Amino acid sequence: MLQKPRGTRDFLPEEMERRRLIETRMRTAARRWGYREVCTPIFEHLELFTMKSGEGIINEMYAFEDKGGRELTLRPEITAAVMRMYVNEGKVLPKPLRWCYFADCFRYERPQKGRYRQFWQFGVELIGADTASADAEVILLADAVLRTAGVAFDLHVGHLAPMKHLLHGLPAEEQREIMAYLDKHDLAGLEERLGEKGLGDLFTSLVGLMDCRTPGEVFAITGDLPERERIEETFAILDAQGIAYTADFGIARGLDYYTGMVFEVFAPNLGAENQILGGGAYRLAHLFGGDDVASCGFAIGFDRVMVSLGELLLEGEPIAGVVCTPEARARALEVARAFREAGIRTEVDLMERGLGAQLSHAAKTADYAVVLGKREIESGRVTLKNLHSGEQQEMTLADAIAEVTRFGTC
RNA sequence: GCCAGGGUGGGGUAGUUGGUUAUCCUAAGGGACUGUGGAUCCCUCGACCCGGGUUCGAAUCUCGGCCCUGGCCCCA
Repeated sequence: MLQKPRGTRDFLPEEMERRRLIETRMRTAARRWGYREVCTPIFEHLELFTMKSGEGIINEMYAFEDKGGRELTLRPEITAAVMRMYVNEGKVLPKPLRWCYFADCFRYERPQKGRYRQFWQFGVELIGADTASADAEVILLADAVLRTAGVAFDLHVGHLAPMKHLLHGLPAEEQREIMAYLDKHDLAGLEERLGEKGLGDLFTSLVGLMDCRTPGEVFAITGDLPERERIEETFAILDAQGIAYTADFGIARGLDYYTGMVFEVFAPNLGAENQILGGGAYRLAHLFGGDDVASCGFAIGFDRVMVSLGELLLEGEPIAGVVCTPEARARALEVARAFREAGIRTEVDLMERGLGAQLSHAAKTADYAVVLGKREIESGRVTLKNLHSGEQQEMTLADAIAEVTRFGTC
């Protein structure tokens, strides 16, 4: 038997409906904030991603050469593609741009819980607004999107400026090394490493920074910084809106294009891969030949959200199964058409089974049965049977449609 | 790339001196029954992840691979 490729999944209709439900909630939330959906190619030039993240990531991409000898790759993320798109065709649009996307990405990595080789991201990019309000909007939107999805989460918000200030003056290589320790929360390793270098004071400052829970505490350690006003304003907006978050100035991003505000979200009920969202302010467009526009965005690991949500109760619209005797088949199709035009999910028998067997099947797959036979043809009416209660009644077609649509349409 | 545990009908289980696999539930298809059958009864279909080795004989022993689950690494 053929297996599906490693790290990929099949989704049966029930699972698909769950995913679509959550996806739609996320899209709707973003749309209400003015974020409009964009779509980029599923494969891009390899260079797009190596320019953004370095050559090292080629090993983790589905990279290939096409028949024309082009170096391509399945997209491992969306932000770079959106920024390329911005440079190609978004530069002249009125700022700020509010874009969102829901798309599958591909990474050649070892699968584990919440990590697949084909996975879906929902994200937004706010392009061209370089203010505390912009930083705050993206965080508030992330909070709204996750809340509408119904997932339990912890939001951590930080800013890179205080840490960069403490590391200022060290060689870039050393800064990266220290940030790697912080990113892993390996304080013991960091203390040892900095102790060797005679930087014990720096270690004390960094640990103090990680413990800060308000901007005020941060600036007591770092002193005044140019970014102080922006940081304080961003946090003030979050506080005024009353969202639940933890200030976390220990969030470290080694990549150069992150410029300021950063935030991460964790789901407490996942395993080793428990980060469900990452976001922040960045500057990328200049890498792809555009202006040095300020941007801010986030990406949600959609599959991890679905894992975190666990079993979801789906409440779909009712389904009608039309069952009929042989002489009523034509009438059955007429009735089915009327039901469908009214927005009711309607299925007719294709197996040419007896009435009883049709009803038996309908009981497993539908909520209502519309029974049609000689009697109904003569009366011009239909028999509507509620397959949950077993109650049934002969009525006009219009009344039957009205009865079923009370419980929803599609 | 590394470590650990796994892989037996669609789903769940059992299966060692190596000897035709088995069982339960359920699903599916067919039949009886032909206006309630959402029932009952009968029948059918259906699996040892793949490949090499040892052996008269491998689900079982052995080697390799694939895949799954969790962890490490990485995480744009």
